[in-house]
Amino acid sequence: MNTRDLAYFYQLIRQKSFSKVADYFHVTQPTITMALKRLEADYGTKLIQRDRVHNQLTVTATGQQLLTHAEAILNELTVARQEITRLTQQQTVLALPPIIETHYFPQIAAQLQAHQQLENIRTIEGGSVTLRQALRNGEADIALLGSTAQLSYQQLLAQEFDRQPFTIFVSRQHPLANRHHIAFSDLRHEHFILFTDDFVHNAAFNQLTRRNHFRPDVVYRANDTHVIMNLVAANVGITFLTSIADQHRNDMVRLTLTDDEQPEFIASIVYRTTHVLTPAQQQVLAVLTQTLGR
Amino acid sequence: MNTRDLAYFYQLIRQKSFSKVADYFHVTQPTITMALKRLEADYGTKLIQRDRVHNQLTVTATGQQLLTHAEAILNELTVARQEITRLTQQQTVLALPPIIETHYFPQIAAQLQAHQQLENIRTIEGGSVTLRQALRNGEADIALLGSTAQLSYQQLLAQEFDRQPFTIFVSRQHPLANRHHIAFSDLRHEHFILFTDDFVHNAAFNQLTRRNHFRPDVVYRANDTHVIMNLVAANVGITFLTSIADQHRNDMVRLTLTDDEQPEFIASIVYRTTHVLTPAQQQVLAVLTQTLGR
DNA sequence: CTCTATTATAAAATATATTTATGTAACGGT
DNA sequence: ACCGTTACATAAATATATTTTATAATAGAG
Repeated sequence: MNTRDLAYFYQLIRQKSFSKVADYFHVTQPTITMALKRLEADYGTKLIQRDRVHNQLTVTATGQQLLTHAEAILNELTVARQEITRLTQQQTVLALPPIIETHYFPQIAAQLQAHQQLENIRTIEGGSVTLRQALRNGEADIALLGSTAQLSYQQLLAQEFDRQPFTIFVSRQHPLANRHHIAFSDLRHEHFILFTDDFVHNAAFNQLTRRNHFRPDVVYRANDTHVIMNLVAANVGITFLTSIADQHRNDMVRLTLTDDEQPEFIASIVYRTTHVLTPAQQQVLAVLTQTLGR
Repeated sequence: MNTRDLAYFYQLIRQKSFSKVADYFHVTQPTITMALKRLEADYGTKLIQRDRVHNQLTVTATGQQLLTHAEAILNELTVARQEITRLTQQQTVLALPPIIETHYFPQIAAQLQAHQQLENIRTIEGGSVTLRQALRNGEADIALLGSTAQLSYQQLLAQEFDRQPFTIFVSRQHPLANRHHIAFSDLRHEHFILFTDDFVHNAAFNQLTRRNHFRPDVVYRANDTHVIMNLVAANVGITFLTSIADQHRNDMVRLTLTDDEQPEFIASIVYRTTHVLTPAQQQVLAVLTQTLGR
């Protein structure tokens, strides 16, 4: 069976129009009709109900079933292609959230350079959710991800290398600036500057607000640590970050949380179970585990 | 891309011979050569190293990488075909280990009959490992599986419905027959009749022998509860089963284990996350959860 | 009732895969 | 060293599959 037919089928269900799918793939319309006919004949079942009365395409039960497998297959194909391209180009794509990049990457980079591996590394940045997706669909080979619970996903292998508490940063002008410790519940009436939704910080933060029964006043969300830090320094609000985000600035103060059961920032090395690591990638992984490892 | 090429490629790596693979698929040998050439051209890399000096085929790094995806894709295809066939035939294949079948199936069957669903059910039997595999490769739609830990597998959704302790069965003639309770360590010198390796009982049993530091004397292994029970009744040895295996025979006695941390037999309803359930299968699942559910 | 948008069908054209026939390389036996 | 055998590669011919072109069918909008 030709996987092109599955691609046509997948798009047909997404776009619900034979002619649009034909345009999408730069083929003529009967091609799509024929592809669907082939699939239907092959599986001996109607996959799509052509309802010309209401000008709508509905997916039958068997069509629905085939769709889930078509998606899986098409994903495998794109991942395979990307992996092989990178293998032949001797490239490793490392996915890092900005906080991890700022804190851990300098050490990693030094070690990688010592092993002549730095030139084969390309990094991509983003929140944990985006990066996990990038890892899964083959855009990245190895990821360093933050999480609040031990990572365990289908198809992904995670290896924890660090754990950090979350802390509060306030401006030196802030009333709390002379405290060293604080309970999260005492922050009930503060303004918060936080990361955008994609980051694990929010999972941890939401956990704490839920546990302390308050709705936080989030005044701004950014996806860059420096932006957040600058806003905090300007006393626009306070923020909630890991202690590794500490930039040792003298216009800011870090407060330790005194809460009993605190969420932790767990940093892990993650890669696909199906991914066959090249010697170079194995070396990168070894450098990562040695540099970061416990 | 044609998935046939992936099938050729997969078999080529398994059989390490172009001509054997050609025979296997009832095609001529150049077909396999060409298929591999297509894949290599498509991915722009050598996938298999033809070493005619040592008459061996070795898989390159990129070949290895493609292989993992080829396997996944071929599996998706067979699962899709089986699922769709069963969907069109309105059939549901239920996988059950014999212990679960004997104990729970009568109730389930009665309920299924009441919902006119029994005629659409086909059951397959086997040990938990075999059945989990059958579920994963699409031979079964829904499984009732025993396990010692909460089931959690890639692609499979498990829903626990019962927990039972493991117990010891001895013949009425056996010296221990008048006891009601016993510590596992006191069984150090007994002869055991057990299930074959495929069953969860062995995982639990091994856990207990390891914890009590002894190598059990296993005199016979069978994969049928009745065979085991008859051997126990004949005092050939004692056995280790769940209490639900109790056949209320008067030539046998059940002993409860007094150990502190005992493994438990956890019975779960399991199905593929990718599987789209038909109304009929949903009904079967509903009957199962209602009949068995907690 | 006609025009337009959308899908289906049939035949022709094109692309792709397989077979047949043959070549090449390496090995083992004599 | 020569010959037969095994195993894979190559090229041309053939078979099969897919796509296009041209056109029909169907239904909705105006």
